[in-house]
Amino acid sequence: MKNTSEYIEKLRNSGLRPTKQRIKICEVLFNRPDTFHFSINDLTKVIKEKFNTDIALATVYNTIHAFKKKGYLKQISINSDQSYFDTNTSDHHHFYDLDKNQLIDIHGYEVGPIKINRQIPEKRVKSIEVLVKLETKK
Amino acid sequence: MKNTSEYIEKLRNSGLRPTKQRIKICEVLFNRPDTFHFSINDLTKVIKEKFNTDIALATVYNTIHAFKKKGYLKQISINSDQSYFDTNTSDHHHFYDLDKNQLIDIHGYEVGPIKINRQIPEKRVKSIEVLVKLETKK
DNA sequence: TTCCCTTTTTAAAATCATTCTAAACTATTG
DNA sequence: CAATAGTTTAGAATGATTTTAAAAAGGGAA
Repeated sequence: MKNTSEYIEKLRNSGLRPTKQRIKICEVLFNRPDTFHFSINDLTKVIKEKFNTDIALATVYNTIHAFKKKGYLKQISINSDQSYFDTNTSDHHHFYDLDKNQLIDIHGYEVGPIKINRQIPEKRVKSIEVLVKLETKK
Repeated sequence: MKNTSEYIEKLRNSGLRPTKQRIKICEVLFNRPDTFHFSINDLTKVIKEKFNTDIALATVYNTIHAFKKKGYLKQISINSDQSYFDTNTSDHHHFYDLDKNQLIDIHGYEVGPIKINRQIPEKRVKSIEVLVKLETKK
């Protein structure tokens, strides 16, 4: 169980005012043992359940975008219906369970080196992301 | 320059009636030397320019979904603002140019074998997709 | 503490991609 | 050619996300 003051400091250090709303969102996002894959919708629901208060949707969007810009969240592209975010901001990859519609992190060390035998002039590789789609064995 | 009758046959063979609209969409999508990465928006614009006629947006959506279901198109996930599609339906990967916002195909043979050292019980790998994000060298 | 300025939150409206609907139209088959 | 099943269409509906403008809250200075 993490301490609220930790989030207050984190926010202050990023130049974000530690408002009640942002602290609550931090508690939902970062006070957990494993990583959290979520849509804004998911997050809003969890906030409501956990604190029995509403935070305006616009605030949730603002905060998530601010956190993303600060590097506390990563945005993931699986399908284009909704945006998904990941509290694991390290270099890693994903399994995507097509049946359950669920994401599972694959750590960098679980994947062998990826060799791309092609260069694009003037360009440099910024990141490499692997998405492994899974179906149920029959 | 491909022949219209080729598309008519292709459509018929798939159980899709070869309507004027679908044939036009085929001409835009498949009558080109290289693969085409597009959003519905892009496609609609090209149709308008090429034929000087409008096809109803709903028809474009319907057709693209039908083609996707038949395996003539692949859907790509890069960002979640819009859906993107690819006329290259073979197993392949992508560069994504972050500055130009542009996709480039990476063929399967340009990528070394990808080793995932992790199994998920009851699940089988359906596909592996690599997204290489590029930034400009400075 | 109080004042002031700036940032943030908020509800509601606006926007944008996508899907739905129901009516008009068209390809196909007999 | 007539019947019918599949298609197209405009416009409405939906849903995610962004914008707006006003109210509220944080933080520094006095």
